[in-house]
Amino acid sequence: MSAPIPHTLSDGPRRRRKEARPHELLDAAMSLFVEKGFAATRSEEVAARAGVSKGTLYLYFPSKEDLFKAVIRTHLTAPIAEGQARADQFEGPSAELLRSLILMIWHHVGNTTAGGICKVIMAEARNFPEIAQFYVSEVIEPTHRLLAGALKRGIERGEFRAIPVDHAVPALIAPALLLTMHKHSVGACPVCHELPEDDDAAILTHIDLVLGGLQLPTGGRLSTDKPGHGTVP
Amino acid sequence: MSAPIPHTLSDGPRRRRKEARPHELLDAAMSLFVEKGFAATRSEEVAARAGVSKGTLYLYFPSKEDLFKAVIRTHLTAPIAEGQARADQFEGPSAELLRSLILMIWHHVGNTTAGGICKVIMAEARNFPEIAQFYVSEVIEPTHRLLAGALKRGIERGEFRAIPVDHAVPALIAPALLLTMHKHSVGACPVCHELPEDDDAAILTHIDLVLGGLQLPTGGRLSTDKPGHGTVP
Amino acid sequence: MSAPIPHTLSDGPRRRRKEARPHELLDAAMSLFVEKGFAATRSEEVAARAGVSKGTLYLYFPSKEDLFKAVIRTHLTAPIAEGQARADQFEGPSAELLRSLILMIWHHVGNTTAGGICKVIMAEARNFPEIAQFYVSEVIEPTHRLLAGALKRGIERGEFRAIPVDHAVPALIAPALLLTMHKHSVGACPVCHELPEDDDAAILTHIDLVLGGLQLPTGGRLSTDKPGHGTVP
Amino acid sequence: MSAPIPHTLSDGPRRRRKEARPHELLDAAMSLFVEKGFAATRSEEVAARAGVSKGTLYLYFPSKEDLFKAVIRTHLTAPIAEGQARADQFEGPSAELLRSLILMIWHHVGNTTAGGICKVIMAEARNFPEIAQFYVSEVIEPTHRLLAGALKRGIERGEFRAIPVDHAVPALIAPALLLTMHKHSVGACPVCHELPEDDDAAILTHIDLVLGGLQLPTGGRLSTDKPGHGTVP
DNA sequence: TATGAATGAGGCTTCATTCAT
DNA sequence: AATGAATGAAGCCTCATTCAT
Repeated sequence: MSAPIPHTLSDGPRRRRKEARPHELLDAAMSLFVEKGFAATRSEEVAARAGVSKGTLYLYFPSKEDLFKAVIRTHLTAPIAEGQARADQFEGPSAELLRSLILMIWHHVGNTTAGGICKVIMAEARNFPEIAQFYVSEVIEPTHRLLAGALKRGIERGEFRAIPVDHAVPALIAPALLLTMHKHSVGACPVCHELPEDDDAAILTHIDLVLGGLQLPTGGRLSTDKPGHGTVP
Repeated sequence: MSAPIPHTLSDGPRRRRKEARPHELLDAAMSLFVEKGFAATRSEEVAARAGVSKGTLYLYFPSKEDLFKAVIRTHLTAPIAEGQARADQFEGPSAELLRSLILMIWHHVGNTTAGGICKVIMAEARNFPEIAQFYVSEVIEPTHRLLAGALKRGIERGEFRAIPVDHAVPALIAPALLLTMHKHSVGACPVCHELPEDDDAAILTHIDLVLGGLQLPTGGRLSTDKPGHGTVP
Repeated sequence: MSAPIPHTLSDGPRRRRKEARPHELLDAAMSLFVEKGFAATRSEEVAARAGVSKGTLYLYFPSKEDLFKAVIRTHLTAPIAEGQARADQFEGPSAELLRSLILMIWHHVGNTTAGGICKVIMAEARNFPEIAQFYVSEVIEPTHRLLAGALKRGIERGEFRAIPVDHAVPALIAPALLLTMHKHSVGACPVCHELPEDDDAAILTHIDLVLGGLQLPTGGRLSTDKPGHGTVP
Repeated sequence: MSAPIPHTLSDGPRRRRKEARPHELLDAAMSLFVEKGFAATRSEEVAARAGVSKGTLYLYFPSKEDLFKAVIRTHLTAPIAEGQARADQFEGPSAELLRSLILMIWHHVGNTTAGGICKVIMAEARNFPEIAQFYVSEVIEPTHRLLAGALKRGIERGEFRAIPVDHAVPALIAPALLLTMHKHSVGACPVCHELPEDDDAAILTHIDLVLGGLQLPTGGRLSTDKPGHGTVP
């Protein structure tokens, strides 16, 4: 392993190290922000957890706020953009599209450390308007567009009832959001001994519920026949 | 009259002021904590909003943490205790009891500034273990006892299905909790232009939903006022 | 003595109370200053220990410094003045006079709570020049005059050797001073388990020592470098 | 050699500075504590006298109390330990050992700024129990062991009378202690114009006095027949 | 590029003193 | 004369950020 520094003038591992720096810092920052909140996380801690010194952190990010923005971009904006790309070229039924989008959000964000960022935003949005602004335009609005697009698609294609799209979108993600935040606050607090829940099952149930609610009223069904778990992919 | 009233009872405005102070401070503290979070609220701000000086705050509360605990006790513990009292002497059907309890919590806490305290706790529990501990024993546990009691009552009287009580309680308050927190974070953020929702309607819907889920499976109904969901298996 | 306050409009106990106030405050102040030092003693504590309110303290003493000065005057200046008076009309041998003066100082000051004031002065003289100034002129100088006078008397009457008076005086009180301060600092510290000493015996020993050193060199020697203190009486 | 010396050894002036800092701070702290007392010294003053900013102080010492402990360790514990080492390998007569120990304490502590620490401790022991505890175990007890050891040695070798060691030790240092404290309080107070004493001579006299008191009562006298010292309890 | 020593504004808390009652 | 609520200046300590090496 770790071949001795390659010859010529490539500095192999060192270079790999160098290129990995920002990522290591972003990971350290994210986990700390989620654990302790944005304001309560000391920048030195971030550096320490990334294995570098305080000064190095400022070599890559001009300020703590910028670091946070970078965390948001890396861990939230990217997955959403990918979801958008996938949606743009999706060809199956809209219900299938929506289900896969929500599941993707849940698995790539909600059920991840990155999901804790939502908690942080919720807690400190009012104290850091610039970050909030950034979050709204980088996360909330794209997500809204993504889901609203899928909804519209279904309505236009006659697959969904003609519900008011903007009202429906929040309902689509609310359950995952609540679950996510809960996992990173009271759920992570050692003194709170609450019963562990089966998060994935709960999410699937919710998905089936809302998807059912979107069905055309033909046949008088609203939800799935069994409640869900059964036929969930 | 004759005997000069000892300078104890009614010193005029001065005394009236003195008695009002703690309340004014608690109100100022609550609104600021909800707006900015606990750590981010400076004690001097609390004093200023209450119309007194920094030092006066410490005349009534020995520390910022104690101030927060007092806020919790005043605005959360009290309503819950009252709910418990009401529950203890309630005589009607358990579904009615549960509905009234949840509505009381919603109207006296969730839909109030006090509800924002939940957000604060969620955001900072991990940074202030003592407060978290206090919150758990003063708010979470009593609330759990209150709702679990109503559930058990229903089950023992044959009104509800024999569900696992401890698992069901969280589901009973989750919707109100989410809505509450949302109102005090992103929902209160000026830069976030989300569509306003009809909170009360949403809560009522949720209540009916969970109450329906508690019904005995006789007849296959799920007790919705409207019909509709009726045929959900 | 002290004819009972004339009748007529005297209101008995209440008046006695009023007149006792300053004394109660001075006692409370002295004990607290000795226990905790001047700067570290809160004026409210003094009032509380005297059984009155903070405001009342300022009715009698315009500031904490003035309170301290009053303590000094009451508990140190007075005994010294009385000693001076006694010295002025003393008629026996000077050694007897000196012994009685030192013993008086020891019993009325050194071995008393008031003795702790020396510790306080020593500790805080540099921080409160005005108090130090006051102490020097009210305590140190009168004491010096008192003892120097007795020394001079002995020398003039041919009872003592013609030693440099100003140098000898400090030696006369040093032992008592050290013992006094010790009792109120490390000796009063719960964590310091030193063996209890017999203070009075030590003082008597010291007195005899120095008095011996003052004797005329008839026969015996006088505390020269080498030999001895031999014939100290 | 080849490998570029890691930036650890000698970073030029910067590093030299870094290594000197703690010492500069300890010196500044000691002189200020002695001048004004522990509580009355502001940490910012210490930093300023050391030529650094407030924050820098806390880079080296976690709190003012810890700073004080470090001062004690540096300036008092060390000399005493050295004295102990010297005593352990001393081979001459015990009187000589004792004299040299006391002189060492006097010259390295008593007659030094460090001696003022005793005054500070005496003044504030009751307000800072943790520091007092530390001082007792780091200074008082080692000193006691040091001198008691020398005394025992003399007794066991038949050089000294069999006096109660633990009682005699305080007497050995008392004179130096008093002188030391005096120099740093009233003696340092500009308003107190007391005659300057020849401290060194006084100490030598005291040493001879107590050493004399320890001699076996054979033939010549050093101490008094009557009062005290002879039969020091 | 990387380091970590240095800074200084800022937040919590204390307490001597004032003053309306 | 007595009270005690109110004030605000200070002091300890933290931490984001800078910069010489």
